[in-house]
Amino acid sequence: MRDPLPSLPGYALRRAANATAAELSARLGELGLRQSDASALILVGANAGITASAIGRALDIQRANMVPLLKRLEDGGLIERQAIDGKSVGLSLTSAGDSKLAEARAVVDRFEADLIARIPAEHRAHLLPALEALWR
Amino acid sequence: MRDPLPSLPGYALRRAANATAAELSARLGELGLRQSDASALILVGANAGITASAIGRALDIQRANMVPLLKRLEDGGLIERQAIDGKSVGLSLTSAGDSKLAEARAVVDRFEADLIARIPAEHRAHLLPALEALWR
DNA sequence: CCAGCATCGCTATGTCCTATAGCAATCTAG
DNA sequence: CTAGATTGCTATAGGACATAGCGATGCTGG
Repeated sequence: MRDPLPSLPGYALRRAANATAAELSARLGELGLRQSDASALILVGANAGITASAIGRALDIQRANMVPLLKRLEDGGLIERQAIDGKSVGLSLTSAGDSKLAEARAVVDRFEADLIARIPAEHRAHLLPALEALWR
Repeated sequence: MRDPLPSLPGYALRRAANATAAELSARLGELGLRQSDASALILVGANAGITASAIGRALDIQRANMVPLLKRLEDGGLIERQAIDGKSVGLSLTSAGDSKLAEARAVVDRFEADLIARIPAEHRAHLLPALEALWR
């Protein structure tokens, strides 16, 4: 069958992203986390007291969509909220969140290492800069 | 704010795919097509008489999800079905589908060219092989 | 000082893409 | 000829994402 699609970088980008995302989701699923959960967790871990809005801006997640995400993390006992003023709420990890973050980081690091390992050596160094040029 | 995420290839892959997919969707939207519609259209155009199942296998779309996709294309007068035997149905482009495919191809080609143009020259040749290693 | 605007967190809703389970009909291989 | 695979389909669910709007609060410039 003729299939002209795989030779298109944009198409390959979609397929590669889907394939790898599915794999990461599966691995994070064993921790009870989604990708967005894990990235939010990482961000809170690196920036105690950060607000929901700030996370949303960093991860390109609408404020509206942060609500159920943070609710999940809070219901899971991973983060807690302290009012900064009457409007903003600072987020920080609970101790459970801290250890969950460590597990998540291990999974992510392993995943990233596996990704890189799959790429032929001569192309490896070029992937990140090329991708960054596409979204930053 | 500390944000360790952008340095991860897997994360950059997701972000780049999202950003570029949104752009392509917008451009194809002006033709009344979705990404999946366009890729199916391309495949039918390159393989007259192909079956829904075969398209699904090539594009990694479940048979169940091909149904509304093909219904859209058929309702739009872009494809038509002829029974191959009592079970399989061959798909081919109508003349309207043919010209719509030409428009879609133009949009896609333009999009791909824009993508590549955004990548620094020294990284360009490495993107496609690196991506292919991640999903094929 | 305070009025107007921006921001915060949130509800409600809709779309798109994908996934699973199951079904009747048909094809195919041993 | 029967058993298993395949085809196209229904129904349903979930995840990711987007928009519109709301009440409340914070900030800032006249």
